[in-house]
Amino acid sequence: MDNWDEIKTAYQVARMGTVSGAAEVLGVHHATVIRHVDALERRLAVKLFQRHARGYKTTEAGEDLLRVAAATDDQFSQLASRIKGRGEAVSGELVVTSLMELSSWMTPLLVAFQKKNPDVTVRFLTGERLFRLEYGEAHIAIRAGQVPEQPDNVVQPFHMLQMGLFAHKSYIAAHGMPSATDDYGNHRFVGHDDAQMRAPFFKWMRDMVPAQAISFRGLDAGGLRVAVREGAGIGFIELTEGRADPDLVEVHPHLPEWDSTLWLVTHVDLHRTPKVQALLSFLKKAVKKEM
Amino acid sequence: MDNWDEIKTAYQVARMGTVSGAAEVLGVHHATVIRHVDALERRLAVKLFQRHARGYKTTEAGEDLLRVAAATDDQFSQLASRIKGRGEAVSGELVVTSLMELSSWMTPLLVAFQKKNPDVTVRFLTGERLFRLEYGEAHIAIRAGQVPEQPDNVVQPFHMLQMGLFAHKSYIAAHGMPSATDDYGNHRFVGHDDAQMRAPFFKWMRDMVPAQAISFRGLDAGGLRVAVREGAGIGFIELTEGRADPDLVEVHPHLPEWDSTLWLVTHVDLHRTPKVQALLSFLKKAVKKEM
DNA sequence: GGTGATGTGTTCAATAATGCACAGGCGCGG
DNA sequence: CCGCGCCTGTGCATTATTGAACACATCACC
Repeated sequence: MDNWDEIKTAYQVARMGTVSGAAEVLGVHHATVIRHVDALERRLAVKLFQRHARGYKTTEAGEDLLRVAAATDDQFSQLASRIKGRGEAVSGELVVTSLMELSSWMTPLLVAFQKKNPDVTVRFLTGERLFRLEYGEAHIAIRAGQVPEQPDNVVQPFHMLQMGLFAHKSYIAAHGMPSATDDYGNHRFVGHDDAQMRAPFFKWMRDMVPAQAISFRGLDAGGLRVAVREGAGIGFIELTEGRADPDLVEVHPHLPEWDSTLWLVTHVDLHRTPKVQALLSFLKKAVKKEM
Repeated sequence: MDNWDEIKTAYQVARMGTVSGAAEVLGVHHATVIRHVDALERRLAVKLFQRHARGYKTTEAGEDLLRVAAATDDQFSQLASRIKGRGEAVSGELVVTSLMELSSWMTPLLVAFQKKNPDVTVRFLTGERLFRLEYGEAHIAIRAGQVPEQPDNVVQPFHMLQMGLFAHKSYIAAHGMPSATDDYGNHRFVGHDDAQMRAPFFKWMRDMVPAQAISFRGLDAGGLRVAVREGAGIGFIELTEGRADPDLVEVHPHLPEWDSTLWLVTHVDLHRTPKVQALLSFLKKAVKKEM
């Protein structure tokens, strides 16, 4: 039973009772309708209609087809309205991925979005491997660093993530402020365990601080931040966050080279959907307000 | 949601996961598949798939379409096998129509056919008006007299309905045998009340028998036969039936002009269906055996 | 890192589907 | 009884759909 369009045509003939009426409903020439019905009957080897000059009348087989096709027509129009409806509504799953390091920073934003759009289920995927947009693993990815230039991806600048070098005042009370960069060897630092980390501020730290001075290391950005707050040593914390916290002391003036740009990346196919657009605009607005 | 074929195409893409796979299943070129999907997505204004060099992956809308279309595919293939199956099976309704006058003669045949094919429901329509084949009111019509020459109708000779002029022996005992045709005025006849009746033997009776001699008249052929049997008068009864009955006396030698031919008439569109063919061959065989 | 297999996507020629015009049948109303 | 409207049905020109060929991307495997 290939050629569903012929079934659709035959359905309208059965419904209307005339070829001309069906042709008008379908928006085609009545000759086309006749040919469709003829072809369908020839393939099924069964007469669906009894022809006479005043119209077509269904046989039993035609009645059967009428019932099935009517149900199908209904199903399809429901499907169409569901799909189009979904196009406009912000609901269903919304999958966001980012490097694990950004997790603590992204999560509050996503929670706020979810609260504002209760119909969406936000899935925030972070992990060792990069979740890839081109496989449909996520709707939106937050990437850091250089402009990702994959084809099929829509990239927008999201936020300038500015970091500052902070220490808890309890640490300063115990070890004092580093006098200068070359004094760093005498201090304790909180840093990332993975030397491959390409984040510019970690790179800076690896360059400026002797390895043995980085006495607390971890793989989770959130964990490192907590470590700094607990007085484990000097480490990077987001600039605005650190300056807002009276218990944190800015150890070194902010350097532009610490900054890394965050990019919002979406797949072309999903970029225009309202759901994705909703999150994108929400995130951009939230970030603008924050600054 | 017009263009059901595009849905069918998209369904196969969703099922297979690749355009090429879907194209192979559908037996078309993969370019066609791409065009169908593109057209469908453009009309729905929704991406059904995420494109990738290694294949297509369904979005949520695509998943929805997959579910609905899978159900449809199932429905359609069931419909096809039902229709094809019905084409071969002798079942369902079988509508036969004839003049009311033939009712008593046809009924035993139809009952026998129904017993032989328990799956069919025989509807035997007789009435004042002619039930017409071209409107699908009946599958088979039994017509008497001259060859019906309507277009779109398949006509086959069915049976030579031979009538004889009989009287019950109780009538003969009371009134004696008519000596000759001109003695008919002194006898009592059983005839049809409707002077328009075109059956040749009724015509002959109207010509040969004075009107006042036809003292028992009715509209129902079966009733008239019973009247003859009850000794109401001389009347026409089917030749073989009358001769087989020892209580009936043949009053006049059989005349060929009394005979009327019965025709089996079917509509072209239904003539080749096994169900119709089954009844046709059954009727013809039954009539041949009877003679 | 290179190579073959697999799959997407686009162009242009071939083909099949469509629309148009016209013929013919049927029924209705004057 | 005849004309008129509505419907089916068919040959022909046109249009749109399809298929073949090619370019390119990706992945698995060596």
